[in-house]
Amino acid sequence: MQPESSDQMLYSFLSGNQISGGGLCGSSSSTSSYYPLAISGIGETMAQDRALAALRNHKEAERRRRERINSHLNKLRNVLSCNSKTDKATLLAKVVQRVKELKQQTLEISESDQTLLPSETDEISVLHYGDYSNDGHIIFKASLCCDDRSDLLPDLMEILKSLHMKTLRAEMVTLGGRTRSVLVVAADKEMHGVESVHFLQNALKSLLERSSKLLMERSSGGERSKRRRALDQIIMV
Amino acid sequence: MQPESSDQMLYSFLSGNQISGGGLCGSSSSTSSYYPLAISGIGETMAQDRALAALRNHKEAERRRRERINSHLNKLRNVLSCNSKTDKATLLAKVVQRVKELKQQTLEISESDQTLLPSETDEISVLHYGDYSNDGHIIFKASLCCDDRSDLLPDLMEILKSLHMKTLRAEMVTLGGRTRSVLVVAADKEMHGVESVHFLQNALKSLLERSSKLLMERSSGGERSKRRRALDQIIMV
DNA sequence: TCGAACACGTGAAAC
DNA sequence: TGTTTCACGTGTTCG
Repeated sequence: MQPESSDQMLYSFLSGNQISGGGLCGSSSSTSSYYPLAISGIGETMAQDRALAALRNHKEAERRRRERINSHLNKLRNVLSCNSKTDKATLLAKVVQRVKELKQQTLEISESDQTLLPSETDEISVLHYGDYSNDGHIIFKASLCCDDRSDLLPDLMEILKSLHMKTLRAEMVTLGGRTRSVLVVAADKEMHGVESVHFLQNALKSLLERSSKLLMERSSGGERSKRRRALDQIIMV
Repeated sequence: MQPESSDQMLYSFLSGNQISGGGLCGSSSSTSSYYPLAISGIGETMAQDRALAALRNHKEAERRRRERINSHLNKLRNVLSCNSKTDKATLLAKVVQRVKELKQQTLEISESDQTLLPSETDEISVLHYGDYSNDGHIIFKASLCCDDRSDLLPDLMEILKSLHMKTLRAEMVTLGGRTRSVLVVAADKEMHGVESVHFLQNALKSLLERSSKLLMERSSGGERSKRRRALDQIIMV
């Protein structure tokens, strides 16, 4: 039932007889723990019993510790959908990689969410995003943040058409009477170089100026359009 | 320089002398590996040397393995910004929890992204989202997916105004000539009950039908507006 | 036979 | 004090 008890008795005797250094199986390099060495006597059994019990407690505690660690390792194998026979080291390496990936991912997403929400100040940015050299296109990412108005998106489209740019992707978020649009546009290389970034920037600036003009007209006593009034309903959450 | 070599010689002798069971310090429960037991002779040193070399290789390999594992554990301590004295077990438990959290988080985000992207089929959904009982408002989340047209958002605002609903938050994504709008709107409780969900649904339906009508008019030879043509530039990435 | 990976029991140190 | 955690060297198994 307890195959290790006899071995431990045996080991205990060995340890008492000072065989194999400090009592450790192999290496040791220990200095202390020279046992009292009561070779035979009545007190010996008591001391041996105490030591034996301590040793067994220690052994079982260590076993429980190993079980705890391995249990968590198995959980990690599950969440990473790893084979149950993947190395501990390999598994941990994958875990490190996965955690880093997930952290980076959520960081990027939260950042992109932040940039997508409208801010309180007017903003224009046009970035050179990349080239599709094979089909002769330059990609820009344009971002525009300003007061909301109903004709903003159509005006934006007109601008892009006049510049012979194609809209690959468009997102618009409206919040609290403000709006932010992010557009990914492709410009024809035969028509534009990278410097056409400035064309787009100037066009967006004129768009902002037009918005300001409209707002001033409206605020100077002119009747506000139904659309504008509808947009006024947008309030902060 | 090699403090363990003497111990290993010692152990080797012990093992050769069959002390402590199968050669393991404690437990064993082994069956095989009863060594040839050439107590003394010329062949003994060769066998001992071989065994010694094997044992040393084994020991060093095991040390390298431990170093690999602990190295990865330390990396995990860094990415989790844990104290360097956190338990292996506790650390691994935290890692499991963190990975699960991050997976859930990215899942939720990607799901919300999915619902935000336009689909190929027209869709309307209005959900009762919650109540702000203290200020007498019911919150709805309305989602609309259809072909893109420039007057969609203003029309939407008109509908909400006619229903005396306030837009708390509006998002619109346009992609490939399709658009999806998600609106969070607040309805006055004194004016509407929860059943006003149907008002909103019907209004959105009429919006969709109006879009279809416009499209049919356009496709039946009528001149397409500049805006519509501008929107045609939106292509899939 | 050899190497890689694991569980085990131990000594030592921290608290 | 005893309890807990770690590193170590070992025996064992698998490819």
